[in-house]
Amino acid sequence: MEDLEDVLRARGHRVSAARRLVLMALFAADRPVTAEEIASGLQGQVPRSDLTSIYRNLELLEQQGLAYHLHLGHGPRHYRLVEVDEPCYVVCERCERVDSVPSSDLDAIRAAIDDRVGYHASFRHFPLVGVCRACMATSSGRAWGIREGRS
Amino acid sequence: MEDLEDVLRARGHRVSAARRLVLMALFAADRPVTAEEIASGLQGQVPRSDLTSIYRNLELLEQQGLAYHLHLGHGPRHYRLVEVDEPCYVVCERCERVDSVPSSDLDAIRAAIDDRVGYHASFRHFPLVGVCRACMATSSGRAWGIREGRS
DNA sequence: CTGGTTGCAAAACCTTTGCAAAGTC
DNA sequence: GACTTTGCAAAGGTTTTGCAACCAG
Repeated sequence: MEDLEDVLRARGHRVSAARRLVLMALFAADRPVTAEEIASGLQGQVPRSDLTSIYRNLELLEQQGLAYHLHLGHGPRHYRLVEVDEPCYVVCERCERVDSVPSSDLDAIRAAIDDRVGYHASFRHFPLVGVCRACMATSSGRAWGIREGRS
Repeated sequence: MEDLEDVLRARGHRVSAARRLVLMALFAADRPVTAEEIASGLQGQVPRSDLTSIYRNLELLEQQGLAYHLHLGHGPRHYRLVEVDEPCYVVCERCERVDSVPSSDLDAIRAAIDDRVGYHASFRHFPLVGVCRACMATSSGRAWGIREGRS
């Protein structure tokens, strides 16, 4: 956290209270969080704050490669700090469950995609979507979910 | 096209001019299109029409399993008719290029995901995102793109 | 002090909803 | 004729922009 503040300062950005708060929130969260969740204080984990500033600071953190956002279905973006071993998120399109797997678990899959499709795939911006084991066993037919708000 | 109209009628829906127009547009398009593109007539391929009706009709077609939408990055949804051999879309995160591959090309990949992650993956709602061969060769470092409008 | 940042208000963008008028079966 | 569907207007939810006041370095 101090480290990230130093990175920002070293690159000519200032570390204001609002900016520090966004960093705190991202550190405190154990999962990707929305700007709105940060603004409302992550259930008391950090002070409430202004949504606009949060968006602006998240944008800065993304530009600086310190954070990124992804889309877990429709609804607002979810943000996370960038880390060395980034997990890959997996969403069940039936029950909406969100799992995460170590990115390295997907190396073989990325290699296969490289091979078959000619793209070096990343599952960072859009997660892997599918039907989880539980839903596979339970539900019968029917397809598409991805409810929740806007996209 | 007539077939789809019959399906709708058989299920108790009416086939109005506006509804037919959405079907025409989806047939005319050789790629996933946005509601806005349909509304503005797909460059003269179909008559211009009202955006609200288009959204309502696209929703109906999705409910009826005749069409679906997907997200090619940020910006508005893209809609397509459902077909037997649905292609899978692949987006380059560097140059924004959109390719499509036969869904069957991904069978091995889906099997690997089933195996490693325990999900039966689908690349329908969110396309596969990665770096294409051309960009792999050209650009050096740098990550994330997915520009264009809202999500 | 200087200029990056904030917070509020307002706009922008995509999608949905309300409702009277029009159209389908 | 009964009941869907339309088209317009307006609202909704998320993200961005304008701008004066504020604050970090």
